[in-house]
Amino acid sequence: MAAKVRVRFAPSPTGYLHVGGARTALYNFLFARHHGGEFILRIEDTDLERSTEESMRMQIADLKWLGLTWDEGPNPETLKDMGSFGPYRQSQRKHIYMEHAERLIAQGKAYYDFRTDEELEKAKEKAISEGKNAQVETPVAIVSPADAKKRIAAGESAAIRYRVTERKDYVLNDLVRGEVRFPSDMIGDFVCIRSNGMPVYNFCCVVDDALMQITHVFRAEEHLSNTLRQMMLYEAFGYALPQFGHLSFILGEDRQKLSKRHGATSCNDYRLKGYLPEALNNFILLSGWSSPKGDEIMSREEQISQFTHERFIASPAVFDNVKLEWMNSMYLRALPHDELWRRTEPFLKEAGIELPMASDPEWRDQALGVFKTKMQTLLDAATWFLPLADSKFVIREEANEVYAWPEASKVLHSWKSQLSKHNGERLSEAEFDALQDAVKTEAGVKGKQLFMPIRVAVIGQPHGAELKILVPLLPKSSLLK
RNA sequence: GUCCCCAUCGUCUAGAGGCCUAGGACACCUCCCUUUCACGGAGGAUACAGGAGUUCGAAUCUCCUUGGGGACGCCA
Repeated sequence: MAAKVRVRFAPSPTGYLHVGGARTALYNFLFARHHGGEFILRIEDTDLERSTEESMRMQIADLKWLGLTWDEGPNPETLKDMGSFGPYRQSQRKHIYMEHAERLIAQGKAYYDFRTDEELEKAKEKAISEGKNAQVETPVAIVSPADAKKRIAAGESAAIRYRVTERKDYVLNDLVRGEVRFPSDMIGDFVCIRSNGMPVYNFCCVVDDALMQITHVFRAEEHLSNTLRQMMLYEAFGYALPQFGHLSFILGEDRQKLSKRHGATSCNDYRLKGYLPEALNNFILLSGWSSPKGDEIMSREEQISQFTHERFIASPAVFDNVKLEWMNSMYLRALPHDELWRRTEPFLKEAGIELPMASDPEWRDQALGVFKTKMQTLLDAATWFLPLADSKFVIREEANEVYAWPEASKVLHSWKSQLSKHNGERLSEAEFDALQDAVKTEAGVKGKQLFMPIRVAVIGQPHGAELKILVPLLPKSSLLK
């Protein structure tokens, strides 16, 4: 029987979760759930300069928002480790990496490197000028481990570098790309442990994946060439290689890697713009993977049951905000009204829109019934609910044209007088119909000339939902401005 | 520069040699519904990067070219 599937998502905490990272997390999560395996969250915070505790919290919050849950790693609430393969933060695993590095040194597979950046840079330039690859060569005389320790004790610092000696092709059977062949002379000696004692990505990634018994590694394509170094390390340690799958990139419209220049790129950006996590989830699922059944809108259950690595797409995907908007509107509409209201409310509040009548569930139900097909994002709710907020009423620019119609003043005059005859706080749909008929007769105006001025009087703009639906949603006092 | 990856409508994609006069989705256009805006319904336009091969037959296999991306960090 095959070993239980164990996959991980290993972000470096340097800001909000990027949509590309979110997709990697989603794929790993779905793969684990599909196979009844485990999904592990590991924090790759070995870059002391850029990693922050705050970023880690942000990333965890974003993963939670997306509804991705992990079985091992920092507890989403307490941040304390869950699972028995911890610690799950690389900054807390230094001793493990050091022990591994020393193992390599003892075997002569790695060495202490006292060379300075300047020296290495010089050597690199020389290599290039000689038409050779710009890679770090093994020094002519390697400092013996014993001497190195003395020098370090005396205050010098050294990196630990892996010594590439094998001259052969490494063959990777990538789950996304098929067979990929790396000639070992592609790379020079590479750093495992920095001179400050922190390990580098390629090193801790191997140690952790092996020790955490990771079976499958799905990660972005940028790591494809890194895999050669990692394969060398797996070999050196005698650890079994996991299965790798290198995912294509998500690009911006200009076909460049998605970055800040492209506007929204983090999950948090999309949350703030009023996108539902379900929609963002579903959308990123489909850029880089396709359903074997050709489905587009998929529930989490369907995603899990259909998710296999055969459906990964090797070519990069351009992020299409327009399609995301469509998907978001589909999810918006599918939400039960009380849930939709719960999610809409904060956005209305943020926009300063107060709706006294919203305390009435029936009112909310009616209003959402009208507006939900017009909203693309929760943020849009503000535009639609705005005319219903008494204090925010404004006559829009485009409405002036309607008011300038010769019939408009007749209609409005009649509307006002008919309205004053009506008793009660609100008009029902039937009452409005009757009232509109009366205006029609009194003013002698019909069609567009009739209802557009009324609409402007009611919501401040010539276009919008049907009046007979809109009017019952408003108190009589605000039907005429 | 060296090495690696990628290449089907504007975009996401289906397609694993004949089922392809290339299918779906978003967007776009037209019409229908509608006293506006939307929703909904019915249609439409639009793609195999180029060139050589292999084959009776190629979007699918091979090679080359071109284009895009990545790695070559004591970033991840």
